[in-house]
Amino acid sequence: MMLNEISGHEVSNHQESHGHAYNLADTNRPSRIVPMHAEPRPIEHQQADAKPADSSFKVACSNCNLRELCLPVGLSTDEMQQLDGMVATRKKIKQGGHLYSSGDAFTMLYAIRTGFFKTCVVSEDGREQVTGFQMAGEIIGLDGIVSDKHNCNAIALEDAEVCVMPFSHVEDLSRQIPMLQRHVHKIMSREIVRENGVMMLLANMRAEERLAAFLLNLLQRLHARGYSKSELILRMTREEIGSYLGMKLETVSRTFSKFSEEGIIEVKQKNIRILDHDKLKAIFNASTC
Amino acid sequence: MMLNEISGHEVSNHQESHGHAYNLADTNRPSRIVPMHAEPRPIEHQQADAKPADSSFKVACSNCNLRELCLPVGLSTDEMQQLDGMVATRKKIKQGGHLYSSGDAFTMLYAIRTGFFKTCVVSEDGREQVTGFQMAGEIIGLDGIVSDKHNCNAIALEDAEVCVMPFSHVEDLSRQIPMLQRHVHKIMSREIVRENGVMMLLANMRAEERLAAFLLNLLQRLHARGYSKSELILRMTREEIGSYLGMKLETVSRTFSKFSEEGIIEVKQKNIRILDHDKLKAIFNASTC
DNA sequence: ACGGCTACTTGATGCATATCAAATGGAGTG
DNA sequence: CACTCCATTTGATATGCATCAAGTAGCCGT
Repeated sequence: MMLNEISGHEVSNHQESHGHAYNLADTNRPSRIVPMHAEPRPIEHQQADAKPADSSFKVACSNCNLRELCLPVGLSTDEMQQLDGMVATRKKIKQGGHLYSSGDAFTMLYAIRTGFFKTCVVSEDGREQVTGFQMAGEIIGLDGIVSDKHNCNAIALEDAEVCVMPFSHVEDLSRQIPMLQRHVHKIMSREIVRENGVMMLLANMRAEERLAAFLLNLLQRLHARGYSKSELILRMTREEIGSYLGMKLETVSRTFSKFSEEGIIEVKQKNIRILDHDKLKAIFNASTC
Repeated sequence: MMLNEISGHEVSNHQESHGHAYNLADTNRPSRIVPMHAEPRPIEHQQADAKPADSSFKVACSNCNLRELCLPVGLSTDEMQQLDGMVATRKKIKQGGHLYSSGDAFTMLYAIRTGFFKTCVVSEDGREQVTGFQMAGEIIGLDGIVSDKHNCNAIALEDAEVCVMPFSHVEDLSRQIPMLQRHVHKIMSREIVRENGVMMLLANMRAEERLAAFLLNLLQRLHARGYSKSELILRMTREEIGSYLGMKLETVSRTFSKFSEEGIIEVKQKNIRILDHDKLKAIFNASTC
């Protein structure tokens, strides 16, 4: 079975997700892997250098090193030029800051340049349900389109920077550039499919399977961004993981400990090292065999 | 809190969903209630007469009595005319038949004219996760856009008829008619928001709350289509309900029995009569207070 | 370096729901 | 009409995770 390409495929070999079920893919998986970092880099630098290494800090998609993660490929230079009008500005968000909140008027989509976000819906009594974690190259804000108001909170889990894209620009350009139109549709469809996978996870899997699925998904997405397949830093708390996976923080902690005892992973606070990738996959696959 | 408009609002009074959390709304809630049946009709006729009562069986959106459920409002007659080109044909599906299956090439979206569908993802071993139930006026097939292959099965739970819309037509017309473009975006965003609500339900609610939420959601959607607020026919089995809600069929059955004993509903097989709508809401709201 | 805070870990216990099992009852069919 | 099949109901038992409760450890700012 599939956790997007997690089980057995390299994400870089596939244009789009395929197969069925359990698609926990990132909100906006790249159409093609970004080659910016050929070699996995030390985990400590996980989000260190998303700024263009070359020179210009111009707000322009055409020379953004994340463009292959968040934009359609195969545009003409002319179209690329047009696209630069899509991003109105950039915005920095401090750790813990809200990019937007539930109820806010919706006018913008955001492309994450650096940093890590969570999105969550909150009930009146303040309990929150984390609906996703988003990283560089992914687009957030889609929840607001339906009602012109945001339906959830988007909160930075570390200092972050986003490209601010007025949705009206996106729509205007989409009408002019069919490839962009298709891309926008795919991003939204991908999010629908991802949530289908989360539903499967929440409805059918046990705690160990959920956590394995979660780790494998993060690893895959980080790997697509040039990071190691064998280590990662969790940007979120145990409680946030638990919220996303439908379990209590104590259960998350216990499950980490269990994996650790079994020699599958090594847990040092938020630093996770994968010692036995195959075993992790096996636990995940257990849910379907 | 909100189950879309379920708790305290009439769907007909609101253009789009608002508030936050727990949005179990239908995939494509109408922008405006369809006035085709001013009075609630006997439950027995729930899907009897969706065909145009007047005369023409022409495949045309412009004279479809569901157009206010599935199309944007406020189009000029000229634009309406254009829209008629969106639907290539109609297709009848027998109960139990697949409209599409996981892995099928994606080329079409479908607007449900009559009947009732479920969508589900299936793992290799054949276990299925129901990801949604869809009724007249709702659009299905969006899952296929991201990968040009369908990611789930769409199965008719009763004899059904759909409008077949080549996605390329939809995209072409969207570029010409901004209001249609916006509508398509809203439909996809609505599905994202709905799934957020299901995630909340699966991760945080107990069995009674889930079933109450499910019933209230169905009632609301049926009411928006002219049916009674106090009775409904379940088109799906206990097992399918359980799959959607992340519980076993026995638990679904027991919970129905419990509601019945408490005088909240009356259960006669698949026929459900709501005796105490408020108490049902209270159970649902319990999850957030 | 200190105190205080939050995140995390670990243990003991309880409960909601799953699981296993059996019986009932419509619906459809020959 | 009898028979079969499948959906559903109901009961008894098992179990995975939540809950309650300490205790530990890293982190932050003074």
